[in-house]
Amino acid sequence: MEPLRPVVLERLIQYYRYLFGLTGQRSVETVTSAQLGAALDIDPTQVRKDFGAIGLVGISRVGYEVSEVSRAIRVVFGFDRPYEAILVGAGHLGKAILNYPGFSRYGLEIAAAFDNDPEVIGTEIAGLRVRPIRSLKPFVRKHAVRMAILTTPVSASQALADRLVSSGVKAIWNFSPTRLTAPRDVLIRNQYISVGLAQLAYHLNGPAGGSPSRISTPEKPSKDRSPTQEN
Amino acid sequence: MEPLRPVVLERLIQYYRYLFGLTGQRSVETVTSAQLGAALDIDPTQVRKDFGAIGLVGISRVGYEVSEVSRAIRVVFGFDRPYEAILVGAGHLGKAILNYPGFSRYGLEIAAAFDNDPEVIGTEIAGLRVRPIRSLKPFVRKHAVRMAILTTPVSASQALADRLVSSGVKAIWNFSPTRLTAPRDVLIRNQYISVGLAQLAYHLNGPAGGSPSRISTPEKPSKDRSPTQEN
DNA sequence: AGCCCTTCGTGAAAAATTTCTCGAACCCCT
DNA sequence: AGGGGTTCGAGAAATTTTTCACGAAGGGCT
Repeated sequence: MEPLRPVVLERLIQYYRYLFGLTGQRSVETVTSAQLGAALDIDPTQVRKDFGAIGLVGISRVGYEVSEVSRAIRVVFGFDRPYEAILVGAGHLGKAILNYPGFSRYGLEIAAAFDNDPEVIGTEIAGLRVRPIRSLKPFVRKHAVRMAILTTPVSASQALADRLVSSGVKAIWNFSPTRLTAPRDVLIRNQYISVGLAQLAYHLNGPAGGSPSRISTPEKPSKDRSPTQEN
Repeated sequence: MEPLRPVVLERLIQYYRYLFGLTGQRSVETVTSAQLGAALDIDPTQVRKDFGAIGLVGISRVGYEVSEVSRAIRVVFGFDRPYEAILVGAGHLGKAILNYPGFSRYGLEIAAAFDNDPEVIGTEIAGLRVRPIRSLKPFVRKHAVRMAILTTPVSASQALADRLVSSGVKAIWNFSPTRLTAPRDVLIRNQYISVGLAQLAYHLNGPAGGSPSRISTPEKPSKDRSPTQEN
């Protein structure tokens, strides 16, 4: 099966998130493409095609089995094989991410947090003791960590990214508002939230003012709770 | 001029962010579409079309004037006419957002923060005293606030969104991992960051493993510094 | 057991987006 | 002042993504 296009991945995550709300209420064991489409504002045909693309087959007059859809999506993304990641930069945002409880649904487990501020090193955040940057490489090597979450100031990002790469990390989720560069075999995902802000601003203050509404992060979706979270 | 499509808005923000890095170094007064394209991995033709769409004209053998491009983008989004927003939910993420210093580039000014936790109310975050939810409506009315940033637990999001709407807010930047509903004239921007995580996971753990790399928030982009930020 | 009505699966059509090709503009250099 | 090489601007082509239209499958009801 050829790799799924980003657009498809994005929709799959939307479906996945929507299903969370369903599994809560037992007795709901199936969903129809029409139901998903109406809830997420996606054409039902599109839903069926996406499902078909990951090998899901529905039942004619019934729809798709919730548990099966959920499982299929988990498999596609590899959420069923939990992976460890480390977080670099225990500032405000880093703290917020460490405290976000919803990542397990995406197979992510944050194994350690690093920072270079002596004031912060040694403190405990969300049950994790913050380690000095110095110990980053040994840790990554020892635990064979492949993913890193970067929540550092722009000024330090690239240098730390390089360091992560040389330590063996293969994927970086970058939250600092800078475009990072890395070798081809390392995946960088720049998480620029200002895109969302800009879209709101455009509709609110821009030229013509109001036009279509309801926009979602093409790229950025998730799930959870407790004063302040992510997704 | 008909409204710009979301894809275009997204690229414009990418250009805007890229230009930040340029204005630092004086002597750089122009950019070419080729330069922008190479840096952001966007086809040069696309860059020119986007610029043309917002009325920018380049100079033949030179390119575009950095300051003019920047100004044009600010005008399109309305960043040149600062607007006030309030933040609801002063948890970890809310705190991180309040401390993020880069929003002014996008015209955003956070005027107040609200929470319903007695422990938090009254404390000061990033120079802002946290107010009780009770005072939300009066504040919005009095200051004619049109935008709200929602960083509350999923369980409270919809109720608060409704409250914001009834108070007169016209745009909600939702960080809780739930799809919110609101009247048609209210814009909701769901900021789901898990999309980014999922894309990384897919390339890392998914089916075929490695394929193309370097992905950015469609949705989603921004700029800044200090241990922990956003964009 | 048979009919009806939903819902899937698909191929074709439509729309949107990106990429290609080129002519024209025009700064720089000699 | 003229030649050259670079960069824009635009129309056309290619590609991707979304939407439409329908046949087929298969529960549920009488």
